Amino acid sequence: MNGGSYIGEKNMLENKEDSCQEQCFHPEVVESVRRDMLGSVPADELAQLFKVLGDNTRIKILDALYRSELCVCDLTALLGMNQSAVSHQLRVLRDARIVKSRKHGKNVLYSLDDEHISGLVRMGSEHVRELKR
Amino acid sequence: MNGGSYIGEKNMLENKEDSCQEQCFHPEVVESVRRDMLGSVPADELAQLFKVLGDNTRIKILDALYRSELCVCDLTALLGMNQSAVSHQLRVLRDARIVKSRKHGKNVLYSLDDEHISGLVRMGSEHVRELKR
DNA sequence: TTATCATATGAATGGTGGTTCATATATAGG
DNA sequence: CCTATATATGAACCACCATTCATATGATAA
Repeated sequence: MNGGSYIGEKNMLENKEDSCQEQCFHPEVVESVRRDMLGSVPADELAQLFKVLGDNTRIKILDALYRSELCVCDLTALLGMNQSAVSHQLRVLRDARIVKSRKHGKNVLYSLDDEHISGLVRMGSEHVRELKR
Repeated sequence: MNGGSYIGEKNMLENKEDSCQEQCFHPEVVESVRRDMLGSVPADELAQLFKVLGDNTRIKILDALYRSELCVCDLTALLGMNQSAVSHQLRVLRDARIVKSRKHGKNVLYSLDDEHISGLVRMGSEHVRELKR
């Protein structure tokens, strides 16, 4: 019942020599925590989500799309950067299913795909704002 | 009233030739969005927060600390990785004021510093979980 | 079709960051 | 004091990634 934990593929027992496992401060808590962590979402995927949000350009794009649906051209002008760079980042956001797109003539209009994302951005903003006080 | 926007230091006007600003799909919306974005938190700091959360090891650490206060030794055993790596990541989390530490004999006990963070992790987990359905 | 505009994409590059190794600091016990 | 243990830190290495440049695809208009 201790196999298949999502917290790393390596066998924990290998580290008995290198770590301070024998004299560990409270190993019973470690076991308890280890059991609880099994029910959660795989850390890899969660980290991947935050990784996508952890970029200047992408945050600006999301901040803009939170206000309005916009085409690539608009975003390029808004961010004052290369059109190619914007397209590349939009691809990252689209692959992560954070934004969606639809064609409109020659343009492609982007918008937020999920309302969870704006919630995350809002909650993150609150955190940053409170840290500065 | 258009200077000092946090969305990039470069002057937007430089890109008039390279971008499609003249034939832009809806430039009036761009201006509107640009005004709204000024009131928000600087994108840099928000992206920085998500960047800190966007790492496998750090997410696992936060997932563990959400359950219990733990020393470095416990975390090292729990994650099955190098003690140095864990300490380095704890430093990143501490610098971002996401975790806090207190000494207890030879050990240093870590815990979550802010309840906002667990909210972010929980909301992110929900998002990931819903994407898989 | 041809020309032009909007967007996407592949390759190359420069910078950033996570891990490891070695070592330093700090604390408790003898 | 000295030893052992727990944690922190600096340097080096490697991998990943954001941007740029060049170019390709797609769509509209003449």
